[in-house]
Amino acid sequence: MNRRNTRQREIIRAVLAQADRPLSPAELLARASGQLPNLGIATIYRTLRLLTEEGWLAPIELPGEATRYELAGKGHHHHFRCRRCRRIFELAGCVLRHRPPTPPGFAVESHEVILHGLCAHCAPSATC
Amino acid sequence: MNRRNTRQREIIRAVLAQADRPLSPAELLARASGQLPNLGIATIYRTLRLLTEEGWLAPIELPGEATRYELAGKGHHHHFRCRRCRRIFELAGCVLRHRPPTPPGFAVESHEVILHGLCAHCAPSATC
DNA sequence: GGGTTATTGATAACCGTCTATCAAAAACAG
DNA sequence: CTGTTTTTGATAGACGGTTATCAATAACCC
Repeated sequence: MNRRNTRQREIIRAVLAQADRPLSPAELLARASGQLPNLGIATIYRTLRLLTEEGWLAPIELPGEATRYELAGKGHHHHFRCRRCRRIFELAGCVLRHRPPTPPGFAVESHEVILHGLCAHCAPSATC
Repeated sequence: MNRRNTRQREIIRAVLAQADRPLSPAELLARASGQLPNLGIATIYRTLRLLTEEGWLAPIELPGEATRYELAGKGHHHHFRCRRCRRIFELAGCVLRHRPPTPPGFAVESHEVILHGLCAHCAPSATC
């Protein structure tokens, strides 16, 4: 069960490494297809799972949407979702004021913050 | 197209009004079935949609889980999800420090905070 | 180069959530 | 009470994301 370095995996890793924002499997396929036309969506999912298990990728789970993936080890931060183009953007840092108050007996292990709104492309001021 | 007051709707409203935490359609069905044994899941979904459109209910969308519903008009607050029993709990107030910094051009309209961990029932200290 | 074996691509199948369908039941108005 | 119209329950189906299947392909090692 030795791991092999295939062209597919190299390209997928490269696309993710250069991505400007967390990508969904479909977005990743679209970008990688440019360099390897008949790359299959199954390979995308398989490779994403592999890279996540290796600890190289971090999944971002979202309500009602495909999981996005970004490079792991970026430090604690949160995300912005555009309600128009549905793209996810990375934000700098954490905005939590303090350890949030929970009822007695509750053990908080992590938290997740998602901002909603319009991104720079989709905001009314921008040229759409 | 006059709206009718049915036993089903009365019971569903009553269960939601008395709920200790946001409920999924399945949880709601389980509770309401006690008072009306062959209530159907379709009626649950239909009534949830109705009550949400009326503004009486607020949906809570979650990654990879069924939407939960709670009474609307409770004021700004957030939620806790237990990673063991998957139940959702309501938290008091908001823990955001300040308007979060976003890249120029981004328009934030709302935000969402979800804490993860173990609830009082599932935490190791509690009698499970 | 050649054999072995991991990997791929295409696609069917899966899964959980939710919606459509439709005959039967029930609420309402008069 | 009775006719009309909404609502219900059961279930099939839609839907989007993801995984399984399997023959064909391609890494890797000697």
